[in-house]
Amino acid sequence: MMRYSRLLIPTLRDDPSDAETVSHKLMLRAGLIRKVAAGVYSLLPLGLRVLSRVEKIVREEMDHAGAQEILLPALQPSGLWEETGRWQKYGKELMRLKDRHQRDFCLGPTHEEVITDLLRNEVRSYKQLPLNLYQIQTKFRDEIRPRFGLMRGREFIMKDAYSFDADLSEAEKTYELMYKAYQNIFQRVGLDFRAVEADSGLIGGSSSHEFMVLAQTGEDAIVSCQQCDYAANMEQAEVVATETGLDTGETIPQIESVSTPGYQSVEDVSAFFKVSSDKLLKTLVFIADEKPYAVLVRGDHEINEVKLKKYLNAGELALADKKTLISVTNGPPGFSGPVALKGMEIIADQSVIPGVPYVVGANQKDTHLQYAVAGRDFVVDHFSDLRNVVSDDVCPRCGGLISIDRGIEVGHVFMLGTKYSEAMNATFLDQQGKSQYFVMGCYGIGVSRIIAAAIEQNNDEKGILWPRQIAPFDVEVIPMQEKKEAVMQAAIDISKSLQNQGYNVLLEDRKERAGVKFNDADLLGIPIQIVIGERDLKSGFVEIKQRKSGEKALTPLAEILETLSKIYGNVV
RNA sequence: CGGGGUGUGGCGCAGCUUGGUAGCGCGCCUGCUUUGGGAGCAGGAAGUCGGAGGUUCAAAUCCUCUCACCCCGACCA
Repeated sequence: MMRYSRLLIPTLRDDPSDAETVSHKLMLRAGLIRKVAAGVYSLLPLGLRVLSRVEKIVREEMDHAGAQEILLPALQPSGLWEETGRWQKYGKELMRLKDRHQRDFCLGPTHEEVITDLLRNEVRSYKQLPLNLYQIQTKFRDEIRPRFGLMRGREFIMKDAYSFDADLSEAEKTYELMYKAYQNIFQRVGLDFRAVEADSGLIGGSSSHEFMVLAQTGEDAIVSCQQCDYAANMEQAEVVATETGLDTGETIPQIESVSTPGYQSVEDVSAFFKVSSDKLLKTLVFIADEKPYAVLVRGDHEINEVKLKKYLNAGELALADKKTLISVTNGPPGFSGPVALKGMEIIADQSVIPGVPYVVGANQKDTHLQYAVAGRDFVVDHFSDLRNVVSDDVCPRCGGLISIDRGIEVGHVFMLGTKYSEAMNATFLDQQGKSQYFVMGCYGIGVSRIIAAAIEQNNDEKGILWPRQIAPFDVEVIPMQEKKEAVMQAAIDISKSLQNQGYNVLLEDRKERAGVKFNDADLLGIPIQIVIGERDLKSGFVEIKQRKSGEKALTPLAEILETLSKIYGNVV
């Protein structure tokens, strides 16, 4: 039993001015966290209690799945990172520092190097495999833009696991095991989530999944089918080609140059020509490994850079800057077009249909071309799926309709294969005595992010509505007149007996007025409030209130435990 | 990194245009009254006005530089 009066729970009446999202505001207001610097927070007692409960669930499920806990260092020498080339590749996001001897170190954003180094030194034989090691630890990433409190911090707590198997089929089994463990974890935490296919990298197939918590404020778009269980993230989601040339029999007029002074954006141009935006083509110039490419998409579509990068098999890909664009197209930005465009390949998204007339830029200031037809007026070297899915697209699995939601990534399971074991020469001897690379997988959970995601999904005007499995306390006992001995004594007795039954109890013993206690209790969001007032106590009753539903029940003292165990099951 | 914005007692904000030496609400402390949904009255503590420099008799206010934080974008295990 914890006494409220002794705990540091600095609640705030007003919304802090620098918080934007609900979860961020409520975490500050309910006294869970305080900011130290951008993307860096202190966890206060209530915040830490929630974190611990999330961690406990994670540990139980990881252990159950056969993983074992370790703790790797946050401080890592540059040497290991140089072996995998990531000392260079990781860029500015890596928090780097030097020790007193001017040796390079970093604060770990992830731990593939350290764990692979450990295993390469300690594991020699297939008999020692499989191994799945995990830790719950602070990670450091110098995010370009930290935001939304614990949602995207520069320092945060992550559970990361690394599996080592003797071959691919064993590794796939481990992957499946982790996938299931993750489902259990997020279910137990009480989150509404979906597992989606993610960018699968080297191995292909179903070797990477993200676990997304559905929330309006999510930073990622997730694509799912309204009919079947297909779900993928935006980068990954395939577009099925359905567009066909409209064969109306009408003859298409000759291409024509039109003066469009100042009309640059898709909206402006489509308004000018009085056509819908799907009759426009955007021409974007990308530089892929220093080579320019012109990429065409319809005005109502967006380029998917991940797809483009894959298609071009490019190491580096970026939109051409203004200068480059001008020198390559001989025209000003905003008026690029494919007609008579020389010196680069022209690639189009598959929804661009040959034989259909489009409005395109003329590579000339304030000029567009009307009735430009692929195959007649300009050449397209290749067609491919290069755009983002939109909400009326068709499911690649079942043909149903696609819908798009927003989500918060709370977990990611990933088949690594031998990428790191090869780079770091981490091998074991198989049954034939032959040297083999470990087949690895890695599995992350944003433990501190889960707290933010849970609040994002569970709140109302008055405050937080904790899922009961991760609530900082199970029950808050609120004596209305703490000065009256009978009331206070009853509150203490009830708290103790609940505590003895295994409930975590917060006793609201502050010398505050009823209204203050009620409002703070609603803010904190502990699932059950037991209100003890002089009036009802005299006749032997207390009030049990469920925070989420607001349901209140007058309960005889003797039946508190029973009532509690009865309702606790459906409080969530 | 580009664009926009904000820094004034613990929190939320006004004051800045038109310089005259800091104010409001909440919170905090003391006392009395009150006491089942953010009490009332009285008294009180608390601010180098983000920092540095400059202009001026005088700077929260004007000028220059700088730092921090927030939002949008680009970027991204």
